Amino acid sequence: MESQDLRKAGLKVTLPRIKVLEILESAQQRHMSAEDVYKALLEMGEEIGLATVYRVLTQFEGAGLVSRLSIEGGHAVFELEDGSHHDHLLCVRCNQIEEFIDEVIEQRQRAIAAEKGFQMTDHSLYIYGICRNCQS
Amino acid sequence: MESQDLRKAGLKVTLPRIKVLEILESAQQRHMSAEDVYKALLEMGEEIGLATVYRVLTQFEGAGLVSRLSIEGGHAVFELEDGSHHDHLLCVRCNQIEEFIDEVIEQRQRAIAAEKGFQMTDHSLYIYGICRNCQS
DNA sequence: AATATAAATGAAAACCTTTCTCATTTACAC
DNA sequence: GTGTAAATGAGAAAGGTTTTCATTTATATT
Repeated sequence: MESQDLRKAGLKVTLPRIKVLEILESAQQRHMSAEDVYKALLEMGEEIGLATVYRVLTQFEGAGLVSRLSIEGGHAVFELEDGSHHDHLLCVRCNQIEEFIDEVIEQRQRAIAAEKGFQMTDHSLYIYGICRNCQS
Repeated sequence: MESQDLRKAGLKVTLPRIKVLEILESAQQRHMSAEDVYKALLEMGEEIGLATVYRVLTQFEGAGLVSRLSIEGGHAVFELEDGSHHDHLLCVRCNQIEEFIDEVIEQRQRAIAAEKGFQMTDHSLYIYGICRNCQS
């Protein structure tokens, strides 16, 4: 029942929003660009404009329903927010994305922010590399 | 004697390259976007095209003279390469950038990449927050 | 159930940073 | 000095994202 999530987020329940949420929840890939979502909608037979996809994703981000990753190379990808913070490993060959959490790193980051007098609001850590499959 | 640095890097010694290097070395801000460099050149009375600034910065990056930081929000900033790897703390209010190194984090990153079967090529860590000055 | 109103949408244009094209100029090797 | 490959400038193009504005839609109100 996606409508509930939308309502809870203070967003009107509209077809584009329902469909985008559906895509994100049922997609085989957890990380999708706006373009990916747009194409998935088309395949689903929904004629929703790309501008609307961008708007909806941005609103979802504001509402805490998704997070935006600003990958190197310009375009952003989105993932459903599940409450668990994590960082990312990106394959520079196949663009596959893996997630990881490391409490030691988290802790060190907090310590560094404190040390420098920063009130930390966020952080982003990307490890770039060649994944197992692409090393052959 | 910037010409030496350029020659060593295998780059022809041209006015745009000398001037861009001069800007980077003498700038009050260590982190500059292509646009920043371009404007500084104009103020200096040098009529160097923006496209050239981009080209020169990209070549400098290739030559190891500067590093490119891909800050969230689209545009890149460059810093003179001094051989020391480091990560960055960014103030979300005033955009000031501080640098830090943490060997524990570096180590954990290597360990995580290895664990996931990734051959690490690079990594980027940004801590976002409000700096001491902006907290008042 | 009908209506009013503010919000959401679609399509296309605008934006912004960065890259490319191509004719012209320049640095450097000979 | 001269030739040649490389570098430059100006503007066009690219690519992802946002904005504009007229039209449609969801929801609160009668």
